[in-house]
Amino acid sequence: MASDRAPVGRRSTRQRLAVLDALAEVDDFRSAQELHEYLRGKGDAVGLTTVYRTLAALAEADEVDVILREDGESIYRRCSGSHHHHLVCRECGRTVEVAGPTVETWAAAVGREHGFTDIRHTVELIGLCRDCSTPATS
Amino acid sequence: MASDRAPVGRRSTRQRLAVLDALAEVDDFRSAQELHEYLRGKGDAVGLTTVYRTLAALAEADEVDVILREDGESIYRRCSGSHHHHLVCRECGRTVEVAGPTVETWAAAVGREHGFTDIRHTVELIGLCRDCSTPATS
DNA sequence: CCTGTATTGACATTCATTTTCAATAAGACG
DNA sequence: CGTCTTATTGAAAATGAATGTCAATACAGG
Repeated sequence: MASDRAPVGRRSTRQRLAVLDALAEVDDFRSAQELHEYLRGKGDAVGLTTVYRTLAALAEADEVDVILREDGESIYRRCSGSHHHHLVCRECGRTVEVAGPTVETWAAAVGREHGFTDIRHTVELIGLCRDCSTPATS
Repeated sequence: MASDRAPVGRRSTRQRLAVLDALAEVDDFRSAQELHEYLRGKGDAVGLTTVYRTLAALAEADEVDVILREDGESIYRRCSGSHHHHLVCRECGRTVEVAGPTVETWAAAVGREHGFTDIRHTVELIGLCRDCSTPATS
């Protein structure tokens, strides 16, 4: 069976589906701990270990994005497969996926300029979205 | 007294100087644990707690850069004051400071485009430096 | 030299993440 | 459908960075 097309690992288990579901429902960055909590709340309990493993597998398969919060905790989010970055509102957490060759090109150029190869990069944009940047709200 | 202007903390202690020294010597990103180890090796032992505290103070005072390694550990480095990013070799850790308006401009543009304001950004470039990218080494 | 106070550091604690390993269940095959 | 192989699960323990605690210590002004 060389034609694996299974979403995560090989077998389809209740736990894996539950994590996938959760990711689909909360269209937002969440930590493993938070997802675990969420699933428990839904009654769809999954072991914490399994949540970690599933998320790691999904990240490996590029089916979720992982970014590091400032406190060092990893947060995950379902995302489109192609390469992109995130523009996150620091108030409400709203996230916009941003794609564009600008940074990629720049990164490659800077790398070349310094004799570096195989450049990878992390870029995160944090700001205030339109709604959250409106002045005072009674 | 609201006119505090001391570099780090107030007092100048052997420990603080040792940490400063270490940062000057290893012109490279190091974790608190690594610096602690390094100082111990030099015979200039400083408590781990103190290393953390000193680094936190330095970071607060913008005298060192802090970035999150992929494993979530914070690494510190003495740096120039102005805004810049880092190009780090994933093999040897060699670091080059990169400055340039390209990303700044792009970030601002993307933000505006989506109605975001007050955009801040984090950018890190990781690759292989010239020395480390040489083919096979028996 | 003395004293007040910032500072230190050994140790305990917190908390995310990983490892361990025995029990379980998915799915192939007969 | 039953059986068997093996991936998978998960509770508990382990790991490791970072922070809190608090008594002992050293800096610096008087």
